[in-house]
Amino acid sequence: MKIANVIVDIPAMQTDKYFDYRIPEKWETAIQPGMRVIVPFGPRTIQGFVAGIKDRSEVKNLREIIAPQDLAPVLNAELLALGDWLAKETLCLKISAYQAMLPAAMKAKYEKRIKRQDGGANPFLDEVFKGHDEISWKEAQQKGFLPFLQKEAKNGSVEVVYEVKSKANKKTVRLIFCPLSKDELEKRMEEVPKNAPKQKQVLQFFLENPDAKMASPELAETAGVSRAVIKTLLEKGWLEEKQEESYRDPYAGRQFQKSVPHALTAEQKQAIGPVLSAVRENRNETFLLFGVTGSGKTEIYLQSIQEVLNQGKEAIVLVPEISLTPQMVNRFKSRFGKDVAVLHSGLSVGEKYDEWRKITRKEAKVVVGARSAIFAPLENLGIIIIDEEHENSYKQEDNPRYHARDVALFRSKNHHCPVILGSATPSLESFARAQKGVYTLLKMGKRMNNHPLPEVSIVDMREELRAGNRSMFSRELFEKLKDRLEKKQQTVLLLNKRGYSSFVMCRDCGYVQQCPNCDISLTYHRSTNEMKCHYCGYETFVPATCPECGSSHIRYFGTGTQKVEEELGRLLPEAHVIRMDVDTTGHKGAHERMLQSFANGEADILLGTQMIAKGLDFPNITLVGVLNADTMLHLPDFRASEKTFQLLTQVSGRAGRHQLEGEVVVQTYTPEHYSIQFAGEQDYERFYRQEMRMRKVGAYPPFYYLTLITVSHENVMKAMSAAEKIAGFMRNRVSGGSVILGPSACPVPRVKNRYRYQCLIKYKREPRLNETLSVLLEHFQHQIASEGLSIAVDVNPNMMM
DNA sequence: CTCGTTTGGCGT
DNA sequence: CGCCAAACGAGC
Repeated sequence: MKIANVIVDIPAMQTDKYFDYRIPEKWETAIQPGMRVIVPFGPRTIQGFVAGIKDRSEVKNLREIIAPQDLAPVLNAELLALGDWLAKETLCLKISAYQAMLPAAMKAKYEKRIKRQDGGANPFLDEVFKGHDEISWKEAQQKGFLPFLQKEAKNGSVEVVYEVKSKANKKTVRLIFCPLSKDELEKRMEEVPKNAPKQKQVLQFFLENPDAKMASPELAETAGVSRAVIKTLLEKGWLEEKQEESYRDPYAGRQFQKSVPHALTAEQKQAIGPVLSAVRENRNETFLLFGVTGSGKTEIYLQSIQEVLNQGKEAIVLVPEISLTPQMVNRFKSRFGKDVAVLHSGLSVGEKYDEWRKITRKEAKVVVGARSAIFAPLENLGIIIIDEEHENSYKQEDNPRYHARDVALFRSKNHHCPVILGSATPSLESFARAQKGVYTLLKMGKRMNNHPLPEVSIVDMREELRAGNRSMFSRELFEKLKDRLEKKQQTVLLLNKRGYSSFVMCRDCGYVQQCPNCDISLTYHRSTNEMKCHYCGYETFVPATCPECGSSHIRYFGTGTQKVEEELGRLLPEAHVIRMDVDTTGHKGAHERMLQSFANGEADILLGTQMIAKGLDFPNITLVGVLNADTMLHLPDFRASEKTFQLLTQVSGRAGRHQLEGEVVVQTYTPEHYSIQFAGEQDYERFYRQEMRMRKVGAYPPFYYLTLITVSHENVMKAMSAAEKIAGFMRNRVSGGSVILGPSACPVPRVKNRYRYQCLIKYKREPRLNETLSVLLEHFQHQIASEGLSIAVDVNPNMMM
């Protein structure tokens, strides 16, 4: 008898363990580890993952697996092990880890229905069921039948049935084909009535193309007949149709011009050499490709992948979500064509599922995608590439709180393959590792066009104010803007919105509208004319008068892109401006269309937030303006300087990438800050040394590791006392070299009406930390379950909010 | 004593 | 997570 170890689809600590189920004999060969199965669980029927199969079990009275949900495992052995590792490393539940590795379409949907079992004997049930023999639980509840039906369930005249559905639905198409042989077809040609020449036309088509198989509208068009003709032939049985699975191809109907490998510059050749040899020798080596903006990192990626494909292996390329632009995708699609699968958040659930299936069927060899693409089920990985390695978005901010870079390193060990981490502004952690020789540093300091990096001018906005310029454009930036307009060259304007947003303030009493559930100001949204909370989604109208003092001098403050656009319209009415932010890129494809029209030269100025800082590569951009460089410097985050430096360097890199040289103007209120100074000089290594000194003094990464524990509860006192107990618990269990800060209130002390306290652990070496944290969670399990306490553990947090 | 509502422990 | 049964308290 075979027994399956099953991880059930219930995200709770108590159920985060293997449950044993008997495998029915008929499924004995069919059910394999990594498959989803449907199992009975208490009174319910739920989904589970088979994690392993064994011959005996300690548990008596085992129940049986109801049915497998897959024909083949959806998680292979490597991914199952990866899931277990993830659960251990990030302290998440196994079920959450497994689900994170699969497309959302595979998550189960549950339905509960009530089934009539009395055979029509009970007249009272007629009213409920109205001729059907089942109704949904929801309907019964809405109509108030539940109390009555629950009574009936006791005597067995009705039964509750649970159903597990897979969200995934494969899209199918009906294809028409001709089942007849050539001879038969010719015979039928004679039988066609004289007044039906169109039918003859179709048969003629199949005579010429006996193996043709196509959708009916398509066939109608090629044969030059109407759909009705085909229908008649189907009825006669001369043609048949069959269902065939099809993929939703998000890039269908688009032409990708075939690109060929470019000749590499001397610098590129030097950088790619070690990568190619690691690929050929199946060496698990991590490269940090440190190349200035415009130095041609992408071509290195493409040619490394080509080598991997030549070896008969596969590749994963991770790209930050916001730079997963059509431009980027095009470069891969045009080099590798149909071998590329693309995974990003713009795809529908079904589209993602289809791309995933393409990978499992080995129809795609190169996977390009955002963070979660690191879980692509490739079985013969030859390289993993992480572009813009320093990007925040590689860390998932909710469970499982994994970093794609860590997953990449883990998988590369399984596959004995190299990893390339590419960036013009590497994270301090990675650069430090390269310095220590853990990673191999590959440096490209020159741009491909041999131009110097653009000249950066830093403008002190306090000076501007003193000189009487109260506009948001400094005199220098304004002059340059006018100059580019005359020369018909393009400008990118960045409005740094991080840590800064539009809010409503009363000019008489200073009242700022706050969210009633969270300790945070509401943000003004012009498009809907509403005030919105970014933490809980609370929405309200903009007050006409101040709720505090009744004054009508209440208006919104803060610089939004809309406001910049208005001012541009006033100062430079002849300029065509494209504005890109969350408000204007709402619908699918809007982002793409806007970039395309900018590329076509339909606008002079591209104005936007962070989303325009990366990946843009247009020849005609010769000016980049940063309107407010320092807003994020004041965020309560030890990485604030690093983030500022990275943003400024990245956006500067948008200028002068091709023939024309570029210029950058950075406006700031703190021009003396080192991250702005070094960004101005485009000197990463000096910034690195300075920032490393700061981190050392502050005992922050990469000198120390961090783990953040966040405690929340509806009640302030409960939250605080639990946080104190947790801090005490941890203090008793960490080694002498480690530091525990807090507990202290979180930077946003209340979210969704829950009070939040945090506790930060800093450590150099704490090999048993994860175990201790598991014990902690277990210890507080009771309070978590019954008192509504919540404890979130974030190992290597990115943000401290 | 009988309702309806809350709570705690369980699931192979 | 969602279930069931036990515990509880209000109303008669």
